[in-house]
Formats: sequence, C-alpha cells, structure tokens
Amino acid sequence: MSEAELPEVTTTLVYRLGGLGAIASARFAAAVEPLGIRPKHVALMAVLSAGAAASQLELAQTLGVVASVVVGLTDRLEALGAVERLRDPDDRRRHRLSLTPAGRTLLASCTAAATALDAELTASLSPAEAQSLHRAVGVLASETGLPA
Amino acid sequence: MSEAELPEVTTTLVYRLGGLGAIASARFAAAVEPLGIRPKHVALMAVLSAGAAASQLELAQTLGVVASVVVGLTDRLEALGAVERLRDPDDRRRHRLSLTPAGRTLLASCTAAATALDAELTASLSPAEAQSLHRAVGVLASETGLPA
DNA sequence: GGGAACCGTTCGTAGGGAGAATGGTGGATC
DNA sequence: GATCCACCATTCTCCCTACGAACGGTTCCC
Repeated sequence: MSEAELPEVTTTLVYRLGGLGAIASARFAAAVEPLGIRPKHVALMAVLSAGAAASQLELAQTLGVVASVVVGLTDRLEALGAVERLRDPDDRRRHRLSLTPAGRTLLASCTAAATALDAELTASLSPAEAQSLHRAVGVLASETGLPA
Repeated sequence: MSEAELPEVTTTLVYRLGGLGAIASARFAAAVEPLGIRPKHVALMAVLSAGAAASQLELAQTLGVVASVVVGLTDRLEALGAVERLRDPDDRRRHRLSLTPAGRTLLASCTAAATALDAELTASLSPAEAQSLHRAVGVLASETGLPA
C-alpha cells in the first residue's frame, strides 16, 4: 500500500463532512435552544409542514428514529402548543399530527435562525462558491434520502 | 414575519450539513469498524500524524473533547499497537504519544476507506461539481477550526 | 523545602436513543 | 357475529457516550 500517494484522511470529503456536520448541528442546536426545542423537533415540524407524514410511525421512519423517540418529541411540541395530537377518525389507532399556527410561527423562527447561520457560515465564500456548495449539498441530501 | 418569503428550513445549509454530516459519520464509522476503531480514533491518529499535538491534553483541545476521553481512545489504540505512550523526558507529567509503523498502516487503511467513500458519495456529481464542493468544504473546515 | 499548579487517570453521573413489553384498536377468518 | 391476529402509540428498561469532579504523581515558583 503506497501511503504517500493518498491524501490525508482529514482532507477527504466524508471526514470533513462528518466534522462540519457536527459543528453545524451544534450551532443550529444553540440557535433554537432559546426556543425550547432541539434540531429533532425542527425536523419533525418540517416533515409535518411538508405533509410528508401524518402518523407518528411514518414520522419515525421519515426521521430515521424509533417510534418511542417520536413520542417524546411530540410531547414536547404539544406542550409548547406547536402541534396537535388528533385521533385519526378513519383509524383510531393512529394519531394524526398537525401543525398549529403557533407551530408554523415557531418553525418560521427556526428557518430564520438557520438562514442567518447560513449567511454567517458562507461569509468567507464567494457568492458563486456558496451557490455551487448549496447546489451540491442539495444533490447529496436528496441522494442520501434526507427528510426533504 | 413574512413566512412565505423564507425558504424551507430543510433546504438551508446548516440543516442539510447537519443531516449529511450524520450520514457521513455513520458511513465512515461503519467503514472503519472492521478495523476495530471508530472515527474519533482516526481523528486522534490524524492529529498525531500531522504533528499537531503530542501531549494528551493538547490532543483533547485539538479534538474538542475532554481529557478523560483521550485516555480511552489512547488505551484502545495502544492495545492495537497503533500508538505508543512515552513519558516526556522533559516533563514527566506528560505522555508523548507517537504513531507506530502499525499505526501509520492503520491510518492509511482508514484514508483508503474514506477515499472510497468519497468516490461513492460524489458519484452523482459532475467532476466540476465534486471539485468545487471539495474546495468549499475545505474552506469551511479550516474556517471552523476543524482538526486539519 | 513547601505550596500551588499542572498532567493523566479513574470514578460517578446525566442525556439520548434503541429495544422489549403493555394497552388499545382494526381487520380477517370462520 | 365472535375470536384471533396485526398494528399503532406509549411506557419502561437498558446501553452507550461524553462530561465533570476527585485522586495520585510531577513540576515550577517562591
């Protein structure tokens, strides 16, 4: 194995994306923490807003977590008045979750915070670079099946 | 607050980077798991290889973890024969860590695995897109003070 | 030479998520 | 139409990871 020909592991995309993602998550978490929620709550609301899922089990699959986690997330959001748990009249086993107006406002605040972080993050990039980065990340996100 | 003008939170860079980073970390972890280590071990070896730190406390700061974590990581790597703990003769309180030849080989294997993942990840991107993505991520990585 | 500061290690602890067990509901089968 | 099986949400328990504090050993400063 010719080691000299390989680049440093720290310069690879997966490695840097891993570290960069951790930093991004931490910053986003810090940004939404004053709102009383964490990134997972935002993800749940985003899925709801997009109409990508309604029952908690669907939510769990979309978010890539176990059903019991969704319970806790929903508990929190319900306590904040951001989502409503309604028994599905067609199937009373399911809970049909829906965003309340307060939830939409909350989600909008999170979006605003994220947008501000974006600007801060890409400050050292040229507009063209930021644009291409955004595009490439979008491709990778859809490719890896991230909740859209 | 005019919500309609804002993009979806899921399309923001911080949000996608967070999710993408988690996936990248998971894939990288799965790739190095057969080698008996996890991403943090790779990071430690990379810092050592770059000569960016020698004492465990410096390692901790560079890696962004607590000193007690470095103990566990070093224990594992020492058991694998990848690093050596040597008392610093100048200051016998410190441990001067150094990569062994086996450690360099192990690190090279990790780099190879990461490179393979990179190719897999950027398969759906054009060479030009992949290039610009790599560049932009590099800028962000150095900007956010990621272990180089 | 004695006390304060530092380094590495160990121990205890808290937070997050996974998985199994429980209660309630719907559908199929006979 | 009654019974059994499958499904959804919830709760409970366990594990894993990282943090923070406490503890020996060592060095530096006065």
